[in-house]
Amino acid sequence: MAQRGQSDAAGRSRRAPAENAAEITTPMPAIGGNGLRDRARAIPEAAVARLAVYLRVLSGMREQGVGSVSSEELSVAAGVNSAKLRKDLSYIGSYGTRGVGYEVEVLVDQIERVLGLTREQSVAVVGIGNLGHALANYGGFPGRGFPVTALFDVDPDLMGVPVGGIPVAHIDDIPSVCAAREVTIGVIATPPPAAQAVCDRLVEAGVECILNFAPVVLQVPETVEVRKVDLAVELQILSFHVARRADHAPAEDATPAQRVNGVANPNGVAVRR
Amino acid sequence: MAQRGQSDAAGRSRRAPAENAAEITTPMPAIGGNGLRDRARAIPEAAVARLAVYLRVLSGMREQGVGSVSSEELSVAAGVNSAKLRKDLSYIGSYGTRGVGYEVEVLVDQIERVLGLTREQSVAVVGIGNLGHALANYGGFPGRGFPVTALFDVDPDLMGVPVGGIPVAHIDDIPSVCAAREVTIGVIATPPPAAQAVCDRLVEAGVECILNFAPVVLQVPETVEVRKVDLAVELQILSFHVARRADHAPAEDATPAQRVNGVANPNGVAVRR
DNA sequence: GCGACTTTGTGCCCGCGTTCACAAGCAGCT
DNA sequence: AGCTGCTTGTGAACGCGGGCACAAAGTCGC
Ligand SMILES: NC(=O)c1ccc[n+]([C@@H]2O[C@H](COP(=O)([O-])OP(=O)(O)OC[C@H]3O[C@@H](n4cnc5c(N)ncnc54)[C@H](O)[C@@H]3O)[C@@H](O)[C@H]2O)c1
Ligand SMILES: NC(=O)c1ccc[n+]([C@@H]2O[C@H](COP(=O)([O-])OP(=O)(O)OC[C@H]3O[C@@H](n4cnc5c(N)ncnc54)[C@H](O)[C@@H]3O)[C@@H](O)[C@H]2O)c1
Repeated sequence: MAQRGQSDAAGRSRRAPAENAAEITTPMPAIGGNGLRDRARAIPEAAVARLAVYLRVLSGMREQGVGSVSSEELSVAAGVNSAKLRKDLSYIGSYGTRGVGYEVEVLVDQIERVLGLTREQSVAVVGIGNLGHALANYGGFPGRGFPVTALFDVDPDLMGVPVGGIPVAHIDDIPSVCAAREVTIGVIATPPPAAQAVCDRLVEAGVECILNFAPVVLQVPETVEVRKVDLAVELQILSFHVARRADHAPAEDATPAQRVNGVANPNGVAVRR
Repeated sequence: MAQRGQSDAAGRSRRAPAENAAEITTPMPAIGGNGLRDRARAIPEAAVARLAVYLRVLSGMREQGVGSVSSEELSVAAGVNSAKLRKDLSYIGSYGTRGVGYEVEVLVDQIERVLGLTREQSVAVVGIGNLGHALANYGGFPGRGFPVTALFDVDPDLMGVPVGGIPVAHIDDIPSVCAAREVTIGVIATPPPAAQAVCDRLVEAGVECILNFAPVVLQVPETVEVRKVDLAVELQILSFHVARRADHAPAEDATPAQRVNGVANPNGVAVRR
């Protein structure tokens, strides 16, 4: 989301337009000389997403024994502009050494701190179907600080069946299980019609962050953070580009594929024609 | 709902440096009096993502026999601001009737046209593991104009095995199979180390749109459009919000969960605290 | 110890996307 | 026909994020 911030539904008690800002505003009441520890917090959401990417790249570097990196190197590896990278890093503090670069170890620690990864975020997956199975079996989450600790479904045949090492529980147990395992993030992978009800249950259970794979617009209290992953929308966006290309450059020159590889695609994002 | 996805992607996520413009610029060489048919094309990518959402909502309405909607109704259902919705729709033309609203049927047709859904987009999935299986078995894509017509992997045990009705082929067959089945979109669901190589093969095979699930930054020619879905990043963004909440409002008042349900969350997007 | 070089951190500008607010336009009623 | 009321479509303002370019700051060599 990139996706970026959004607006409020019309008709509603229109909340302050200020809220709309993608800015994660937290001016911090200018507490006296509390020192640098909790400096100004106002990290754009887009920057947070990139920080996660930097973290992944940095983790890889650390594993390969790389001790330090310059903003230039890191930006290339992460597929972004180096100035943007430096600005992103500046949001979390000044941990670089001018003339030298950044210490990988330090950067990893700091980004993890800002992203709240120092504390493990326990994840619950609801809807253990095709997608739920894939998520539960995926080994990449625990290693990144997101242990999947609870699975829920309504299918009687799934009850108690271990998936990825964790037995599936009934959604009626969401409150108790989520509380017991301190679930902080709920993932919804149920059919669309069940999504809102499941969401409500998770919210009632105290889960304040939800990742939704069902193609529906969820209604949640203001205190809850929702992100959605809509694969059909992703495909449609790609389709849009195919369409544009097609009717915009109808007569392409002969060679159907003259590659220009080597050209960096900034951040894995679409590059225009 | 919105939320970038990735937005934008945030986000979407997720731009190119120079080509960073989210604008899908296409000034249209001002072709003579070609009429309204292909009017000015300059639909912001963010708007395209939302159009896909409107389309889903509208399709649902059509199935329920709804004949027409006002921008207000539709915007609530889609979780966006009504003014934004109208502007988004205005990018594709003027199909509303002032004082009345929009005809559902017309809107569906027009959005499908703009998104290039009048032509089916054949999809190929590479890497038939946990995620690949889920994607191949998912029944929601064909119905939306995205038939999955080819599956590839390197695992000998998978060769020829049908998944979701389609036999898995070897990645060496990517060129021939993609050409034969007119694949326009390639989905990468391989382990990260294999992603770039697979991507290169798809590109060589003429696939110009790629949806990447592997957490790596892909290098592609300018002609190729890449979108990435990084679930770990999504979780980390959610984690960031947990962290902010935690150390920003350390002393919450007693009640651990006083819900405020009923309050619409505009677009399923994060609502600040 | 001093100068030259390198890289960070950021002030500033620019441009896109979001939002407001209203004129334009259409339907239906009188 | 004319008037009323409603909803669309959009001009204009605003604000955020992106990128440039440079001053600050630290390192390294001599
Ligand atoms: N599989 C994919 O590749 C894919 C792609 C895009 C979107 N999605 C979306 O993800 C969601 C899951 O997809 P899937 O393919 O895994 O579906 P699925 O049908 O394979 O699995 C759904 C699971 O949810 C369970 N379920 C049903 N009602 C429930 C409820 N009220 N509470 C808890 N669990 C319930 C079912 O028992 C089943 O196990 C759907 O909303 C789908 O639209 C999936
Ligand atoms: N499963 C998830 O929920 C999940 C979540 C986040 C990210 N991902 C990412 O998605 C990708 C796939 O995940 P997964 O869980 O399905 O992995 P997986 O290991 O289950 O499946 C990977 C598949 O790719 C195949 N493969 C390996 N090398 C290949 C190559 N060179 N060409 C073609 N196929 C090849 C393997 O044979 C295997 O079938 C990974 O990059 C993973 O990081 C998965």
